Amino acid sequence: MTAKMNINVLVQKIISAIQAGKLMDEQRKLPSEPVLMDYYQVTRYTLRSALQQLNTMGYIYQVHGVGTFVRQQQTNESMALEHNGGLSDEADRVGRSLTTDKATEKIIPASEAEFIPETVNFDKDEMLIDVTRFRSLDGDPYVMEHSYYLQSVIEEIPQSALFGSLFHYFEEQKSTQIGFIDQLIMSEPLPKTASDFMKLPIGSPSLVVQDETYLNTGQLLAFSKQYYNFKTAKLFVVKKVHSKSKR
Amino acid sequence: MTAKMNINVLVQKIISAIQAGKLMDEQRKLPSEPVLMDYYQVTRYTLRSALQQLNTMGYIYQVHGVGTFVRQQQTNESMALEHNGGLSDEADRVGRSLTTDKATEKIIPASEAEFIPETVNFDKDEMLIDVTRFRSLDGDPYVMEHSYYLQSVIEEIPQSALFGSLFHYFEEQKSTQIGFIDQLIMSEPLPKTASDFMKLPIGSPSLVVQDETYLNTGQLLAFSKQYYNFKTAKLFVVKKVHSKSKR
DNA sequence: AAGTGGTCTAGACCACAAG
DNA sequence: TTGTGGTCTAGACCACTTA
Repeated sequence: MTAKMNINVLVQKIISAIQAGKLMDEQRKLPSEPVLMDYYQVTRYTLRSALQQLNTMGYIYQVHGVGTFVRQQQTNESMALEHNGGLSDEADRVGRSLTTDKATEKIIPASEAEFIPETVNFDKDEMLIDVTRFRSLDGDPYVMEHSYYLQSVIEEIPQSALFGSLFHYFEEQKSTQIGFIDQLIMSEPLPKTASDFMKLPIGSPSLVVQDETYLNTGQLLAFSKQYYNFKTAKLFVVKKVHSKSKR
Repeated sequence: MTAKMNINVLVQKIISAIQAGKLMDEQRKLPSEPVLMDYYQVTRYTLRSALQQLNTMGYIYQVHGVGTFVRQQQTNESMALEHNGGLSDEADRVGRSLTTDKATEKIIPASEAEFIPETVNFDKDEMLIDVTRFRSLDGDPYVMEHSYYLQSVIEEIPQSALFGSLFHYFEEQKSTQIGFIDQLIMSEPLPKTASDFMKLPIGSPSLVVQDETYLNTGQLLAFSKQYYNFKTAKLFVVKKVHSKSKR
């Protein structure tokens, strides 16, 4: 039996092959597309879909008329913003460990939330699950995460999920598949609760990611604000530039 | 004569149609793919490539088995990190104006640079064009940008480009087509030169984007550090989640 | 001229949601 | 069952780089 081939599997295969050093030559160049198609027994569409994902992830880049190249691995000091999974998955990917030191959970009406999304209007009586988590990376205070989950969408959050990966908890349930997350990145002075946790002076800088998580149905699931330790937190993004054809 | 159709043109056509309100219904739903294929006279590949770009830009989302929907426009308080162009283009897109108030340019050896990329090694004698720009958004101090350009790649930078769009200056020259940009996002206390410009106390928080710009050949063109005004700067990213097929 | 990646066509089957 | 988007195949031609 041959394993079922699809894009996600192919992406993983190529990553493994690259990491094992089996695929690229001394100039970090991969075999040409026809060769890879033959090797993995897929069509060009499937291959290029996989390469596109690897491109987005910052693993490779392609040069028209020349070839496909493996990028130098970016530093593991930073966490990729566009990883595919939760923050703890991304920590794993770069060989680090994210743990939840403390978590609190309570239920409040939307009118009592400290912040709400600017773009989404919902009933002020909507009940929210108010979750705050204090999380460490390799044992060092890393981020305070303050989230509100719509109780109408996710009835309850078990304690076990609070201390593990909330992302996985949602993904495991068929009714709460995450589709996309809007992220607003800014800098603010660190609030007191977070500065206590991080043992930083009040008013220290803080990297803040405010996000809104939507299901694959477009339904808002949650919104949150994450305060990162400015001394250690770095987020990584690769931006691709598509040159215009109309010049 | 019919206009030549391609993905970039199609993307623009769809955006225009959406903004004119001609394409979506009351539920913000677009016509199905077969209908759009017929309407724009393209195949599914071309159509879906365009929809994929719109998805990445945060304009639309697709729901399996249901349809394609237009997203509520995100606030124009923020600048999209993954825009396609320079910062001034992105300002234009959200209806704001980015101007350069002051710019300095000098040539130094790499050994005298205040910072260099962690992942790239180059000769310490490499000559760099050291550019600092103070830029305002709608008249308010917005960002201090400190960049180093490799003189071996871009011989010189005209004063006119310094006060306009450096991005366009590079894109206009065939030998310096930008391919991708690595961006590291963090928070740091504002340095003095920037705090003077922004009229903020020294030590205020600051949103910092450290980036490395590469040509489409993979050659490093420049690296820079941008200090944003924490009171006004917000960066926007949409993260797509691809659910795994291996569950 | 040869080889590379970029775009595009035409068609098929699968997975999911809703009636 | 129908209609939607998601994946995949097979093949073609174009644009770019290098020799």
